Amino acid sequence: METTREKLIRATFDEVFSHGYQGASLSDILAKAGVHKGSMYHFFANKKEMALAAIEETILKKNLQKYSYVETYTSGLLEAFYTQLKDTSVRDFKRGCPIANVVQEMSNIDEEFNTLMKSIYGAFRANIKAIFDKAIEVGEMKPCDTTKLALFTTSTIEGAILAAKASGNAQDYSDVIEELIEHIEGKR
Amino acid sequence: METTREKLIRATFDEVFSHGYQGASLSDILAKAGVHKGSMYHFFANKKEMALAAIEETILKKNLQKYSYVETYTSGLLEAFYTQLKDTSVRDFKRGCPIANVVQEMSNIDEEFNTLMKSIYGAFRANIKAIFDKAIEVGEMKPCDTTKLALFTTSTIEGAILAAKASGNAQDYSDVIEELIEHIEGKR
DNA sequence: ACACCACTTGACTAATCGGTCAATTTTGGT
DNA sequence: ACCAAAATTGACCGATTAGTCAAGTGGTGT
Repeated sequence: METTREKLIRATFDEVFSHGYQGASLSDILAKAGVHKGSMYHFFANKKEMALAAIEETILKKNLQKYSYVETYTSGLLEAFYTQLKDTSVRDFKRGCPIANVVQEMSNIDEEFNTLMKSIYGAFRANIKAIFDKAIEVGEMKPCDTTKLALFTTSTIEGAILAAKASGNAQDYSDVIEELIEHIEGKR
Repeated sequence: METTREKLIRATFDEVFSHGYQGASLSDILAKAGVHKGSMYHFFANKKEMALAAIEETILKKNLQKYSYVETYTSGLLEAFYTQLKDTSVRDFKRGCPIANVVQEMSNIDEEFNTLMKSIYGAFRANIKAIFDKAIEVGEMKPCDTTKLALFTTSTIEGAILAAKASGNAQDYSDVIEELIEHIEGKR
């Protein structure tokens, strides 16, 4: 059974993902979670702390399962990565990328959000870098500046999601990813 | 002299760029513009219409001067484009990209914003495509799918700005742009 | 001089915002 | 069974939000 705190985390993440942090209404979150206001303030100091917790915990949990395959794979690592990239079923092009959304909304507004998003986005880059490092290690790729390549890759992915959100056309995402993969393939 | 309407447009764009549309306070905008509330409602039906006007007019004006060089250039077009891309002095990495910010905040929330941003982002892509088309025309580049290349380029640029905003490090932008230019150079 | 109209002023409203808190119920340990 | 702590309830608060409007100002054309 889902605890009250879990209900709040889930509802908060969803509302923030949909309407942004500033646009997320506390009463809407509470209604969605089916939790009363006073009860919420028992678990969290305020709206901001609840949102920070929701973002951190949700994304942390998601990333844990998302990049776990890197450890076990010994061959075909890049192909597995490409397959993952091309999989549009995990994407929500209407709402975009939860990380990018919060970065753009809050990084320049609030120091705590800035710190959190810096850490999350940094972890994203580190995860991608780990894939390239491993690919080089197992001989799937020529040695190169994987930090830079990971930065380029994450940037292009985020840009691709944004493009699809702007146009309302998921194909735009796929087109960018296709070209990105070509670029990475050039490093083999 | 700046008209009242111009003052409002300028203040609104700046506030929306800084705090997002939802986070932009009408009273703050009015204070910054030095205009009274009733006066504002003489020119605009409501906050939303003012914001839409501010975004459209400001970005339209900016883009007009930004890509005017494409018409006149006959050689070294790609180099000129690269120089423009590398120029970080026109960027505001704290606040990010005004287009991307609004797309991410509003595209999935409001239909009018969605329509406007679709048009603005589309124009951005068209501008970049025009550069590649011209480059091919004057023989600086091999023929290729310029629609796709423009989509890739704009996506990567937006992603690069986001990366720099997330990390607080302008160098991240430059690194991505460097790799992007390498990629385009591969098409020569 | 008068009238007209664009524009400005600033007080006002209703609704919503995030947040507080005392009273109450539920739960777990002994 | 009893107690204390944890959790829940819901009314209430001040501040802020976007938006309204009647009254007034100032310039322009006749």
